[in-house]
Amino acid sequence: MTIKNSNIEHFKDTLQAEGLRLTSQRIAILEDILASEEHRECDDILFSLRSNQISVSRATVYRTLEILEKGGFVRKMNIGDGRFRYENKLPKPHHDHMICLECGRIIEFVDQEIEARQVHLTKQHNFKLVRHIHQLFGICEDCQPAAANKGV
Amino acid sequence: MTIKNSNIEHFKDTLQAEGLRLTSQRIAILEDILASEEHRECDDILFSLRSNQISVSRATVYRTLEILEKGGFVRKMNIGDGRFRYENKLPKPHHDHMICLECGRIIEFVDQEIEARQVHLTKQHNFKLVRHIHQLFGICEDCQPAAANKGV
DNA sequence: TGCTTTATTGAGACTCAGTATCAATATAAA
DNA sequence: TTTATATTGATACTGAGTCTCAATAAAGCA
Repeated sequence: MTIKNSNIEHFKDTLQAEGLRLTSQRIAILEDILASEEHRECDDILFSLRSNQISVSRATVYRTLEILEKGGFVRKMNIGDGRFRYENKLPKPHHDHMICLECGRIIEFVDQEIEARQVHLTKQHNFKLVRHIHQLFGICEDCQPAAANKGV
Repeated sequence: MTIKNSNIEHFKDTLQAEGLRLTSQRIAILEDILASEEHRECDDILFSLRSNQISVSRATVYRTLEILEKGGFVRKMNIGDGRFRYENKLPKPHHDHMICLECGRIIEFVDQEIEARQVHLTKQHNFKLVRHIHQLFGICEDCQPAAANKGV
C-alpha cells in the first residue's frame, strides 16, 4: 500500500469514527494538502484544486479543513494578517515559525531549550500548558538587501 | 507635573511630530488606556469611555489605537480569536503571555533564556529579528477544577 | 480675538475571511 | 435497489475592522 493510500485509509477511519462520509471532494482536498509542503490559505488550496480541474466550493474546503485539523492531518496557523494558513502536519514533528515581513516566507524551527523553558514557566504558575504559538517576525536573508534600501 | 500629565504631554509631542492634532477624544482614549492594566478589545475601551459619559465613535477608537500603537503607547495583540487586544505599554518591560482557554485570563511572563535562544536561532538563519509573538495556551490555576470535570 | 486652513469626527457604507442555511445530491448500510 | 441521512454548492449572512464624506474643530496667523 502506498503512503498516499494509507493516509486516505487513515482519513476514512477518522471519518467513520465520527459518522462522517468519505466523499470525492474530501479525498481531493486531503490529497492536495498531502502533496504540498507549504503554509497555504484556503484560496491557495482552492485554486490548486481548480488548476487540476477539480471543482470544489470554498465552503467545502473550509469544512474539510476543519475536519482535517481535528483529525490531526493539518495544522491551522494564524500569522496575524487576518487569514489562516494550513500546513500538512502528517510527516512533521512539532515546530514553530520565523515569518518574513517582506515576502511572507516561513522558516520552521524547533529548540528544545525553549520547549523546556515553556514547561518550566507554566509549572511555576500552576498553568496547564495545552499548546503554544511562537512566531519570530523579521526579515529573511533574501529580503535583507531590498529591505535595507527601504530603510527597514 | 503628574505622571498622567507627562504622558499627555508626550502624546502631544508625538502628534505634533506627525502633524496630527490633540483632540478631546484622543485624550479621553489615552487616559482610559493609561488607567487600565488589562488586555482589552476595542469595544471594552468604547464601553469604558461610555460608562464615564464620554461618547466617542468606534471608528475614532480604532483610529486612535493605531496612532497610540505607532507611538509606543499601546501594544496590539492577536490572541487568535479574531479580535485584537490592546494593552497599556508605557510602564511595562517586554513580556509574553499565557492565555487561559477557559476564562481568557492573561498572565504575563518573560524569560531571558528564551529571549537569548530566539536571537541565537534567528542568527543561525541569517534572519533579522524584528519582533516576536510567544503565547502559551492552556488552563489557568483557577479554571483547572472546572476544566477537569469537563474532561479537558 | 477672529479668520483660515486643514485635520478630525461620527455615521454609516463597505470589505473580506469565514460561517450558516437549505434545497438538491451523493454516500453507505440494509 | 431502497432508504436514511450526511454532504455539497450557492449564496446569504456575520462581525471585526476600514473607508468615505459632509460637518466640525484644532492650530497657526493677522
